[in-house]
Amino acid sequence: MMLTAGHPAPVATCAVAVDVAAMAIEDGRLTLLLVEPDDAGQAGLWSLPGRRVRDDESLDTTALRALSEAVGVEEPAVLLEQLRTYGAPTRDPRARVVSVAYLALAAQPLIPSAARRTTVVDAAEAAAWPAARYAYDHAAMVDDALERLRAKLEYTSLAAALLEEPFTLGELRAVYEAVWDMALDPANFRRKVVTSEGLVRPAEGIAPSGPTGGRPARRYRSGGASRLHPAMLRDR
Amino acid sequence: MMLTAGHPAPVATCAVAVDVAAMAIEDGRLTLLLVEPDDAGQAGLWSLPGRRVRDDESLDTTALRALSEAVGVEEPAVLLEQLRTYGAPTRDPRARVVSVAYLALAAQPLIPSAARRTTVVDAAEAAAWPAARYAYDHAAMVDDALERLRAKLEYTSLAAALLEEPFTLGELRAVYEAVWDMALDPANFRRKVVTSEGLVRPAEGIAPSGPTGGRPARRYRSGGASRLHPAMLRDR
DNA sequence: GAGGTTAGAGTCAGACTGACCAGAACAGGT
DNA sequence: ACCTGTTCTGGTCAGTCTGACTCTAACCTC
Repeated sequence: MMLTAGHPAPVATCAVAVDVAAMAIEDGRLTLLLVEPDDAGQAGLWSLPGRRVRDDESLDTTALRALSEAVGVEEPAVLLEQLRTYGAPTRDPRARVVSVAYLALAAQPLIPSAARRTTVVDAAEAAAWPAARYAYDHAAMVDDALERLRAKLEYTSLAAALLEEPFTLGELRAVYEAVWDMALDPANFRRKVVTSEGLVRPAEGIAPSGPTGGRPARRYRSGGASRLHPAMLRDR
Repeated sequence: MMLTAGHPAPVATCAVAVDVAAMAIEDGRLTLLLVEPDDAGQAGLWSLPGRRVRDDESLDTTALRALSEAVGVEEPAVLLEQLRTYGAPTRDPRARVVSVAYLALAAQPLIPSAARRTTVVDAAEAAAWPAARYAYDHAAMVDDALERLRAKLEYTSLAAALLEEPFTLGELRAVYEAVWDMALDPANFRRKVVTSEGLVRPAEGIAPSGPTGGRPARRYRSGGASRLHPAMLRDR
């Protein structure tokens, strides 16, 4: 497969793969989906679900396929975002593989497929694991995914992708608290979200109180805005 | 080159390339480097300098090579940042090519190599060109590069990568004004930059006045901080 | 009904921002 | 030497935004 005639230097034709860091909220915690690698040489390690790109497939399609194979038949509502591409020559000991990492945010908890050895773990804990527990360079991917998600909550409406509509502001705040691993003032959070132009719009009905009681909350849906201006900065 | 045995579906082995959107400041304008595509089928169009990834080469190395071949021998101080990977199946009519786009920021003006047909254009104008003037999907890459740069100036110290050290705050402000294409208040910009922890630190000496006169400015160098907190938000 | 919990509204001081003013220190021309 | 125009640098001031806090409403369980 020679693309341009007369290339003087040897040019690699290497495999292209997509790996997906799929995250969701479950019991107030941010969770991450991990699978056993296909490669027998990486036995005992964990990796992100990944697949090689097919001939007629876009990268997004590959990401969706890798994800749906790992979480089974029911395809949840997910938001895909490309993270970064990893291409160190020796990142896969078998051959040269360039891998495009994706972040996938699911509105429902992730249910592992029974077919493969799959697990759902706490995302912050997984990001703190030593890199040696991961196959290939997937430790860096997990780190990047969590960092990207944490950063994007500051200035985008991405948090709503981790909830089913309609949602309450308490649920939305719980997303922020799970991702940032910090408590937020309910009143200040509400003020920020409600006054931010087009971020959320009121929906019909009232949500029932949770198991711990409390006043019932109004329901909201995502507004059209994708950016949060000014940003909701977490202090560092 | 079969990586995993027993894969049921046909898996592509496609070419991987790197394309670089190289930008610099010249005469108070943000400029972009464009080249004539290698592919004769794209004659008359413009593209970003790009190269296919070699066997033993990291993506960053490929980006640096693509850039240095386009700007000639002298390798300027550049900052490379990966933008996004483009992998639509038909983005290259000849064959399946997955391309990793990079943003490169040079501290000196870009000097085109004499070897290839190369040009340096205003970055904002280039981003406004119709997509048909570009080869492949490079119009989207240019758009992404400019948008990423504009966004990153808000919350990082990236602007300093477009200047040689030491620099004056007037020069730094000129970078912001060129990238954002808007005037900034000199006094407020100074206050923001100087009070932002670790962003810049005073350097020795005083810069001479410019051709239009004016009080000489102090020199500064980049501080250690890479993030600007709180962000310097441009109003939209 | 008492006590606990969450939602939602409001207050207030401090931080930050944009607009603006004024002096300092240069260049160029008369 | 002097005036004009420019840029740098420091300052003020009002408006906005934020964090901490209080208070009431409306639910839960016991």
